[in-house]
Amino acid sequence: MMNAKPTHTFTNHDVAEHLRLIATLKEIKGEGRFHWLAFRNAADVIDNLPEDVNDIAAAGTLTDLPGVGKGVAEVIEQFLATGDSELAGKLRSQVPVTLVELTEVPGLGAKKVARLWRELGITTLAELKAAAEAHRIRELKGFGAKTEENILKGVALLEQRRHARTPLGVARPQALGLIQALREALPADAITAIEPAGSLRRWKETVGDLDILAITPDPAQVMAAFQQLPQVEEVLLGGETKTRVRLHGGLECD
DNA sequence: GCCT
DNA sequence: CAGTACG
DNA sequence: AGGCCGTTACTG
Repeated sequence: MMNAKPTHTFTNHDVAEHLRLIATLKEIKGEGRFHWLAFRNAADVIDNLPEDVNDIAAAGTLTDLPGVGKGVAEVIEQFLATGDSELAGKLRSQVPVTLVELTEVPGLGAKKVARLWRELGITTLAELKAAAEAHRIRELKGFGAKTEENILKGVALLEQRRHARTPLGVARPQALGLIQALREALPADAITAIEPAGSLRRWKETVGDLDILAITPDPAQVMAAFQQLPQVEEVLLGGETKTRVRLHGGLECD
């Protein structure tokens, strides 16, 4: 029996996030509501699904799900197989992905983000902040001093969320979970030793990020496995001997 | 886009 | 009042 | 083919 378990294992949440990415990109691009609404609806469905979407896909019964038709099903299948989709790729070539995080600023939706991009060339959080500070935002029709102020507040909020320290009580379990997940994802002899490091190891009351130290004969293998853990939201830096990622929830981990 |  | 964000 | 959440709240 061929028991090869897939090297990428994507969770329902991963799929949902990909669908949301597509929806947001489409929305920013300016496509009609229904075009992107469908993807956002499908994302919610997948996110709340009790069953594993991998199983459903394997059974070829994706389109039985409410809100999932031919188009969405195709995207899901591609994503589960490759971690990406043609549609998302095409969208990324037309709209800067960095615009998505601008959408997370309270008070900014796709419409406004699209205008900031097209009319002021703003694509990143840093550019947004700079433009607001320079009072360039209020020049746009429909934007005012108030909006500008709110944007500054919002950006500060996001930056703080990113730099916020995390209580040991939540950080440590996460780190232990990562370690266990890593062990389970690799053969027993792949990791000689692995343990929390940094402030985590020193039992500080709060930690700025997670540090995990591993001794291994094959660093590349461990780095690869680490990046593919379901807890990982985004790989910030993927080196041969060190990897930095951002976990779901914003916590970063080396 | 999905659904009726 | 119209447009936009949000629950 | 045709519809596709709807109210509340804020900004300009």
